[in-house]
Amino acid sequence: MPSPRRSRRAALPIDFEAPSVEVAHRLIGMLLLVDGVGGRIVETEAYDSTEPAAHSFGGQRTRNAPLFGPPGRAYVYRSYGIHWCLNVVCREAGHGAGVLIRALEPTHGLDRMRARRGLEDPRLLCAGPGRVGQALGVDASYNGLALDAPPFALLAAAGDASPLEVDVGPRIGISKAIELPWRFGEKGSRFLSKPFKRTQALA
DNA sequence: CTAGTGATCCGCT
DNA sequence: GCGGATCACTAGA
Repeated sequence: MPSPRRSRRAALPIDFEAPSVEVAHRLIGMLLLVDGVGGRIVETEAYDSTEPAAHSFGGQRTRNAPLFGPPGRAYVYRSYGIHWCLNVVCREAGHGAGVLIRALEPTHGLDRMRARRGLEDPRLLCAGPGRVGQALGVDASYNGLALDAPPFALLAAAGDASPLEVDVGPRIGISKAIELPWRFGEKGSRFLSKPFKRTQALA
């Protein structure tokens, strides 16, 4: 069936009404850009309001309001008073689920990212959620913006010849629900925030 | 490679 | 007050 072009937006390459765990898995390998700067998503984590590590656990508040809004949009929060971290809102409005973008393989706008990060090493530009936020220039003003419209762009990986292998493991830096294996990463990537212990799953 | 520590905001207890 | 969905840096194995 032909897809009518009814707006300037590129269609989102994922169904963000799916559970955040599924979205987190499927985001691996996709291209994320902010004003043309970014790269390939190599690490994500899923969060859901049914589980106490999520910012949406305990209901809607001013700070987490975007998590309860329309799916496919950005939720940006301040971490440890220092960093800005980017999430993708998932699932039906009101549920409060999201996927934290933890690491990118830098492919677009390396110069801008190096300037913002004050680093040369491409492996350290986007290896961690705070680093991603800084490299892409994301802050609170990006809260609630759609990911399929400028300044954001989210595109399916080009040339999917080889099947993508995805590692799974426990989430990083949390103290609750640490047993849930809701962290996903591209197997063998050199751009992860931390290595995975055991391998599993595929795409 | 892993482990420990300080920096620094904001919302909640 | 307290404590994070973190990072950069240091020391030591």
